[in-house]
Amino acid sequence: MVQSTKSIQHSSLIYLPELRTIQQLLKHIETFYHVSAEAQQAMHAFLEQVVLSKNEYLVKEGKICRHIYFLEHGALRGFYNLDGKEITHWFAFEKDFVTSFHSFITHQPAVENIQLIEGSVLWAISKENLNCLLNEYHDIERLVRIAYEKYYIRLEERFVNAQFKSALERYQNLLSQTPHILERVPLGYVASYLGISQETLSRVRGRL
Amino acid sequence: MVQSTKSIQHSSLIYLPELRTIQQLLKHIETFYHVSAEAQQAMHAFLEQVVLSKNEYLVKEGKICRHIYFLEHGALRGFYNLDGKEITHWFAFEKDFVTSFHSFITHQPAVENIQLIEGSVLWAISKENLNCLLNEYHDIERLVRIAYEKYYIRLEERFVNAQFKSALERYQNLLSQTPHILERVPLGYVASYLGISQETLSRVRGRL
DNA sequence: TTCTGTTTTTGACCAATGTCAAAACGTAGT
DNA sequence: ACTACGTTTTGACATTGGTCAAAAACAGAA
Repeated sequence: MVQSTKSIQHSSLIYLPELRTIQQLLKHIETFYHVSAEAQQAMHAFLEQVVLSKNEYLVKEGKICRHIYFLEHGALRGFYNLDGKEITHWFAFEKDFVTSFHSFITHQPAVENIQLIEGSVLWAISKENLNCLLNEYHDIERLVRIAYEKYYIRLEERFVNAQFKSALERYQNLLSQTPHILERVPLGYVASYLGISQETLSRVRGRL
Repeated sequence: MVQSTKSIQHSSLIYLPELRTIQQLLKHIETFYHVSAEAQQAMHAFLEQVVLSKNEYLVKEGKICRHIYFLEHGALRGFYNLDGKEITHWFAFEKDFVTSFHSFITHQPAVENIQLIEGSVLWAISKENLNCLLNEYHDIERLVRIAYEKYYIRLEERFVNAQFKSALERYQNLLSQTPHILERVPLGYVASYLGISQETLSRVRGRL
């Protein structure tokens, strides 16, 4: 098994071999593409459980992100620093795949941080091991391709929202599309996520 | 090279078998992944040339977009209508892959239009035929997967720009990253693309 | 050239949102 | 219940960018 403590550089990673069960992950991917039992086995062999607690970091800016993660339960945020302010640009919850994408793909240092909003359980696979799977199993390559399609469409929607909608519209969108965010994330982070100031968010909420 | 007869109607696709040469496409994809000669042959067999002239539409909102296109030369824009205004949200130029992505993937009617900014030559492949290729050739599946990664990263950058940068910063970004847009696209479209009004764009340009 | 239609710029004004500072609120710990 | 801390709201003001209308610049056709 790979020693991922090195790449993540946190003393607080906890491995719980006795709890290893990737059923939720397998069940989730089954909802968008069926991979062979053999490929599932292979995935299983490469996945490592990662447990972190609130406020810890999964990825730190400046470091190369060498893993992709499946979030079994918990909540994360991705943020980067822009003239002294933290800009939160995404959240992740149960059943999301998570990584610092640009860094993971290009091997460049990450420009963003990924931090735990709640204590979380994740499954990690390294880039090298993922590449093994992609080489060996056409159906895993397809699974990834289809996953990318979903994530691309999600990002496209957020882009249009960001560029062309008012603060009020963005908030209403959030309310109707992803209300769970409001229940689990401090408003300061939500404001940043919506691309507005916390004060404006507060006022928008006030007049509904 | 290409005629522009009066017989071209706004929705007409013109096929010119005698001009079929997908060398540029093959050369382009070679820059990010090598596919076998056999797979190249298969792609070749499925591609159809499409020639359209300025202001014609490649995709119209409300219709399902069933093809993905490679733009050999020319320029396109994607736009949708929002309370009476046309919002241009992307441009495509030589060597870009183009489709109404959400529609193509989900088989829903397109919400956007794709219109020609210049007379263009494209290569089209239908969703069914692409699926044949994806089933038959693991290396084409990989090619697509890698292409998605590039496009995802590109969109991520645009998203961050859109959500968190000022009009001036966005324009300066455009100048340094994609100056060719300014040389080939009317400023009205560019303003929309940057998410600002044409007047603001004009003023921003004025004070540089 | 002149005419005509389109694109771009300019000006006056206004609405939306940001900034800074202070107050109010909530919650955990004692 | 009280304190201390972090989060959220409120108020006053500044700034950005949008809107509308008109003027100027530009391009193509006659």
